Amino acid sequence: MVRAELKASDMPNTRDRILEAAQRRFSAASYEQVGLRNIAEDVGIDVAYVHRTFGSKDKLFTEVLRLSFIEERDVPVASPGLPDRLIEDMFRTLDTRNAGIDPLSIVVHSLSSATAGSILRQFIIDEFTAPMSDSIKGDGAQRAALLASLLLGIRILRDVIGLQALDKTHRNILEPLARQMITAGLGPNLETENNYTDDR
Amino acid sequence: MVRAELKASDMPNTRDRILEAAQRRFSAASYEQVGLRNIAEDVGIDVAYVHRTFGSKDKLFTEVLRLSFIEERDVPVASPGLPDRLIEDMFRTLDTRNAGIDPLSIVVHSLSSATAGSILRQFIIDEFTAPMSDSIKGDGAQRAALLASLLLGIRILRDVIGLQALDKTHRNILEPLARQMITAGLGPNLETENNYTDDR
DNA sequence: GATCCAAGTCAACAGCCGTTGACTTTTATG
DNA sequence: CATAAAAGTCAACGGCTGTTGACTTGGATC
Repeated sequence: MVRAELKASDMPNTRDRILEAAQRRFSAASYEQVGLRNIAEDVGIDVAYVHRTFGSKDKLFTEVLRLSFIEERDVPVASPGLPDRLIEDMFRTLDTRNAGIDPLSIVVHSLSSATAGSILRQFIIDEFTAPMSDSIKGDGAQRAALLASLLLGIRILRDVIGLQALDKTHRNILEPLARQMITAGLGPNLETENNYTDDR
Repeated sequence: MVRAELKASDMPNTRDRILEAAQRRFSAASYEQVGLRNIAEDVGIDVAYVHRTFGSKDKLFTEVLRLSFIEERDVPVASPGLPDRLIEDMFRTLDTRNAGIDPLSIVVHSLSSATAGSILRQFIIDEFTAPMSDSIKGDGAQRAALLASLLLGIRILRDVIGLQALDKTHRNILEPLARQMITAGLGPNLETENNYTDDR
């Protein structure tokens, strides 16, 4: 037998199970709050093996973040449909199974971590800001950054702080309001293809 | 002598010096990252005294947060001048001496902390969301929450993540864009007194 | 069956943390 | 001066953390 068929069908790779447990943990708490022992207990193995499989906690975190972004590969690009897509993303993670397990949840929970901070900065730039700002001419970097600010702030106040005014029961009120703000931030050059930049 | 005049002019209360050092530390790093020993070293005293003066790390953090908010008592209320005031606040803390030492810096650095989280939620509601939402009729809570999201997100991406697109060199580009988004979020009922709500 | 490598375990290390009891020093008061 | 309270120090506790060396297990290969 080339591969252990039974073992593989029973449950995935131990390495993958560690990654999945880590993803769940890092989506719910900060880098400092999540201990390697927590993850080990979730998988049902020893701490030492969690550590040695990835070399260090940093490496594990980076790998979790990388994989999470790949799973939801969904880079935002300026287009007429962008506001609706961003708004849909706002609530999407609450509906699916695996609720609250997504790259942005990891980001918002470990923002203030020193170790995770530098890792996160690169991911935010690569996966969100850069692609969007490239697709907007002129002050695209600033428009993209402000949009990212709004979406990040919403997620933090809702998922980390738990601000009730932002929960899904107010979805019908929030969506048009958020759409207005996003549209205002993107500017007029999205409505039609060839538009002039009026300000400045 | 009713009070120790010389000592008081030499330097403030040790308790106040602890508070000031703690304020500086908590403005620059997260609740978990700041150790009582760091604060003690800044003041030049023993760890034990820092702890005993406030009873616990929680109490110290809460007191620092409370005082910081009192110092900058500046509750936002919906009014025609609100957008400009919020935007001015966006960059104000970068200019003054004591740069980066303000309540919002403390908030953004300790957002993901478990212990600080519950304390922070109450402060955000009391000091920002509630007063603003009360002054907007109808869906005020949602508008205020979205505005808070934008401002919080900006501060996080700029001060914690260090996103270059948001630094003060782009101030002249950012201000009009942010003003557009804020105005869109506040809605038309700020421009003049009696206005109709055109969409929805 | 012997061998070998990977998978996984066990116990311990050093370092940091908030916290506490016992102590000394300073300051104010009678 | 005596006294007592306040200000501050010292060393240590227990608990948690990531990390590491030495060990055992299990399955595949020759």
